[in-house]
Amino acid sequence: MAQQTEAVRRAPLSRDRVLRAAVALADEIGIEALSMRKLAQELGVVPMALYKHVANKDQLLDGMVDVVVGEIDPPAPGSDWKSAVRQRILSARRALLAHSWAAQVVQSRARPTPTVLAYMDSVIGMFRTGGFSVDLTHHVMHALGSRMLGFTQELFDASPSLDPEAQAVVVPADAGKFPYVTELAMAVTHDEESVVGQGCDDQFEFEFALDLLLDGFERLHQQGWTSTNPSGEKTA
Amino acid sequence: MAQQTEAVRRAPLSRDRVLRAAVALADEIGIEALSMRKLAQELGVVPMALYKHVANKDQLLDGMVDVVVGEIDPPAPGSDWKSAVRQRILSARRALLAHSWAAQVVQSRARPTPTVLAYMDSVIGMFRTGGFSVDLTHHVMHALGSRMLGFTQELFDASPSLDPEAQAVVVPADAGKFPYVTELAMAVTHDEESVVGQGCDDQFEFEFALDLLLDGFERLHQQGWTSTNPSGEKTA
DNA sequence: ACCTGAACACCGTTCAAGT
DNA sequence: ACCTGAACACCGTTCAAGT
Repeated sequence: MAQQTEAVRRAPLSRDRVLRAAVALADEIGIEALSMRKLAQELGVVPMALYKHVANKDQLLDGMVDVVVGEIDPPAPGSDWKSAVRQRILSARRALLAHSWAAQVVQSRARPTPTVLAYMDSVIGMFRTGGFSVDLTHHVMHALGSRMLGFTQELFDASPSLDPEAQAVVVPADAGKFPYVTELAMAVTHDEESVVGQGCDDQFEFEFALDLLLDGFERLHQQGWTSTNPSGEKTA
Repeated sequence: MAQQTEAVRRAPLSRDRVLRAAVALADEIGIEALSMRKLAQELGVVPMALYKHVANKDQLLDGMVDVVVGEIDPPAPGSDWKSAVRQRILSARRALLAHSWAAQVVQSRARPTPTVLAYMDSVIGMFRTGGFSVDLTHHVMHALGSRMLGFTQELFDASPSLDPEAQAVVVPADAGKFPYVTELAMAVTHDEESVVGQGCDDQFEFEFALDLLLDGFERLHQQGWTSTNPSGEKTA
């Protein structure tokens, strides 16, 4: 009887409720601290109860990615391919950035879920509708890589660095060993002229690279690039 | 006495020997299976013996990255910035690809080790020596991201797929749900004309994107791009 | 048939006891 | 002072026993 009351007090478990709780918990305690056991505790159930809704932890992580990808805005209709792709990718970026663990988890997945596949399909469709050949679209998708979902692996986190400890990474006692790194780090930190007040503006960096790529794609498209005839010269 | 004989039989432990054994073991059994305990067993020592040479597992992984980065060829002297950077990055790619776990581990590191910093310093130096401003070099480095070390996060592994199971990912029963993904996958698999015999040629894709970026960098450099004056127009 | 407590086979790392 | 066995505090998941 007591158990039944408990069960009624809490909404019954469902895959959706498990996934949303996992997302919220990861937002709160970080992805490396998220465990099946802690998630179960958070939901007030025994660990094994989760396994009726997700087959294992990998499937839980897949589901969490789906929740985040579901937060990406739908495509804006009636714009040219370039701004449509740009808008969609920046929306994906907003969704991914809202969950600090999301990029890392996306990268760890072996295979795309149907939800991720649907997103990719819509991006591919924008290029095809914009007149890109299947060939060029293929290579363009590879060149975008994870940038398609709004993030790229920076080699390390040189950025927000309100944390003074981060500065120490680039400027240790032996700064002289890395003159170019030091020069660059100094400029980024002190140059008031530049876009970067102090530290880097990640959003600026992202858009800089994205636009560089989109401009490159446009150029290749206009000159009739194909993988067997990269220069686009007429052969007939 | 017996223990001493054992100790003499095996070369004495050193940080270097620990790291090389870890690299070899990860090559063999995969990074997710690599544990301190297994590494110790492989070296014929008790797990705690490792902790005199590496502070913890994170530091072990840092050291393993250093071993791989140490396998990158030194820069070729006397070439223009573009081919120097291109050659160096493709060499980094060869080193990283020789260890299937390397890209993933590099991505997982919070901060660059001095070895990685030295590599980055040399790449930054190539742009600066080639006449790039500190400002442009900064953004260019961000645009390269992990590509600087020869890898990018593909959104998933659509490629080698000698494994027929991989095909099933893109062409499940409900292929019709993802028309553009399906079209692209079909073209990649069947088109004998294209560079891709069957599946993708990762090396081609990497160089495609790298050259697209390098061409873009060159264009921005030539037109005098700055972050406050992207068009490069003369203002004085 | 459903649910779940205990157990299994691992982890990385601490710590105190041994030499 | 050095080395190391045992222990701690976790994991994800299996499985058999309970209802």
